[in-house]
Amino acid sequence: MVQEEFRKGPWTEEEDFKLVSFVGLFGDRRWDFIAKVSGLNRTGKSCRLRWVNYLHPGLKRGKMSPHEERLVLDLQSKWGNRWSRIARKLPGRTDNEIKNYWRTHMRKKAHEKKRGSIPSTEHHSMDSHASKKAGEESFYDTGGSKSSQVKIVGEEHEQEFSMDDIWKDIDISEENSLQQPEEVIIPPSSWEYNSSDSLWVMDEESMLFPMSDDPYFSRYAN
DNA sequence: AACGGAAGCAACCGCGAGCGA
DNA sequence: GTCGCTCGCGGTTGCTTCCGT
Repeated sequence: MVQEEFRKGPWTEEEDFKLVSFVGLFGDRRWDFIAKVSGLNRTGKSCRLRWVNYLHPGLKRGKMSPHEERLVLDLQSKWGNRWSRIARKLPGRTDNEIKNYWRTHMRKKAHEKKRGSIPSTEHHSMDSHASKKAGEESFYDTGGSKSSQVKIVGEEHEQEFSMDDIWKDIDISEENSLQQPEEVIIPPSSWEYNSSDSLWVMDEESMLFPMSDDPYFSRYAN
């Protein structure tokens, strides 16, 4: 079986354009099929990811509003790391984006905590330097843990803390400052979310011409 | 201006759920 | 009932950009 090599890494404009065209033709479901017929030398998985996280016309780009930030924190404390679920409450934001935001937020948090000097008594330090001392490697360093568990090496034994434990620890301080978050849902704009199907449902027109009103695609327009 | 570290972001990987044959 | 395939999700990685020194 001559397993063909799939392309990896950053997408080119040409690839984006192809993908958008074929999604316009066949819809955003059958990714393996789209990957094949489009001639993109990518996996269906890769195509889907690119579409969902970057090319989808309903995506908002740019910085999160304070309102969105609050919502993320609130929902994360309610649901944990159910990023796709959280993303559904933030139209135009992807799970990946939210996940990234959250990581960044936690990193900042850890930093502030460190500066605010919470000494050793508070469970285990989130401080990257401290955990570096302990485990050689900080799970905060560049994109997180190598595994989802953090080892804190004690004098005679190793203790393992799941990420959940750590998040919980942070959540407590988070919730204190958050007080009681009201149930806020941003109303969908020109497109609607349909929870039972794909992330977003576009009207037929934008399905056929996905790039028509998206600034990103305007450069393809001529 | 150069450098290093932190932050931001796009993309990949592995696993599990769902579904049809 | 099971097997294989596809898709979606969460975690992780690595590159780029930003910012302080």
